Amino acid sequence: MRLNTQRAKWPTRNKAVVLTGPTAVGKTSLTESVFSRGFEIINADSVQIYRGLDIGSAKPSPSLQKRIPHHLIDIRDPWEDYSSGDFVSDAEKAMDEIWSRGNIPLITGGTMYYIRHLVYGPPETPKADERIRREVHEEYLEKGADWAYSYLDSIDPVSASRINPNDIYRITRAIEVYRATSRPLSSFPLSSAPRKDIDFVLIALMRDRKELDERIALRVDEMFEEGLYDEVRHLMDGGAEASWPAMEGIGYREFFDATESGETSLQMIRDEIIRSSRRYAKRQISFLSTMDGFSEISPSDTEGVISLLASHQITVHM
RNA sequence: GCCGCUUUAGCUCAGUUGGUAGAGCAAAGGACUGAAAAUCCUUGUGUCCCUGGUUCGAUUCCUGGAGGCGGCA
Repeated sequence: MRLNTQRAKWPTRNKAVVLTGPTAVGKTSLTESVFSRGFEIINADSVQIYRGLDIGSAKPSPSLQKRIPHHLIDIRDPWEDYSSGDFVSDAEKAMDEIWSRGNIPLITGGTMYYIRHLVYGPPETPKADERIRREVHEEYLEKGADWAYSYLDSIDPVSASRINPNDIYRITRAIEVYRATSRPLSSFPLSSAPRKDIDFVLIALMRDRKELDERIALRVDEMFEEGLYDEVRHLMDGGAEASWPAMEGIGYREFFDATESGETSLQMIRDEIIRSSRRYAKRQISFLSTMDGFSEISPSDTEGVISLLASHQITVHM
């Protein structure tokens, strides 16, 4: 609160760098080669949030974490919930702290939904209420998807027209918002441009798809070499279940799927992880393309990154 | 060597009582209002193994051949 007031009094807006891009594009190695003193990293990756998921989530190495302070890594246990709203408030808090030290926040990660809400400003919709969510879900199980969709259509026709009748995930969320607030989800305004209170440098790292696919396969193999199997074993021995939020992560859920279907060949699991990662990368690229204000840069173009930073009066000490 | 089954989309397979074909998975593209590494949408021309025959017309029936699987030797 106090920091926000102080910030508003300063003549220039606080700066923050956002570095994103699809999985395996090379965000971490660019970070390592360009950023050092004066920056603190805020993680924007929905799996690196979790303790105990290190190899499969491609968490930054201990040495990098030692060299540059990191925030929002290892802040939840794998069975705990986390959401884009949590991320935005946590990230805002971390940014205030970083600015108060005279440093610049470097927000980096591939969870586009988190990044969108941070950069565009979060919607005012309420956090999921566990009780209402379960209630709506049970009602859906009992009465079916057709009921859920026509019920949504009766309370919030605008959302119903935007949501596909098969997208039960969004249908139940829209119903849940109505139950919690007595307002249709579509009545909550949605920002369509980056917020103005922060001077963001928006960097989107991009590569040729073929090259990216190759890097993904290589990285998955590296994960196995680094002990992904043991990491998952350890989580499972510790009681991890497929239903835990963290176990949705690519590189983890494939092991649960395999045990469930009786297919236990590591080769098959590896191939599946590669496929999931490639599909994920595609969705990330697609999401990224809907966000304005990002400069697309090749990960090898460190000069380009540096001059983009310079155009915002940010200098890096290499 | 003989007998049976089989050969259709990148993969697994449906199907056409003869009028040139369709699902799942994969792939490609897209959406995204506090679960987002989630959830959802759109997109299917392929010598229907080859050859000859019957037929107005064959991927579908018949002859011969080739590959695969199984059984008997």
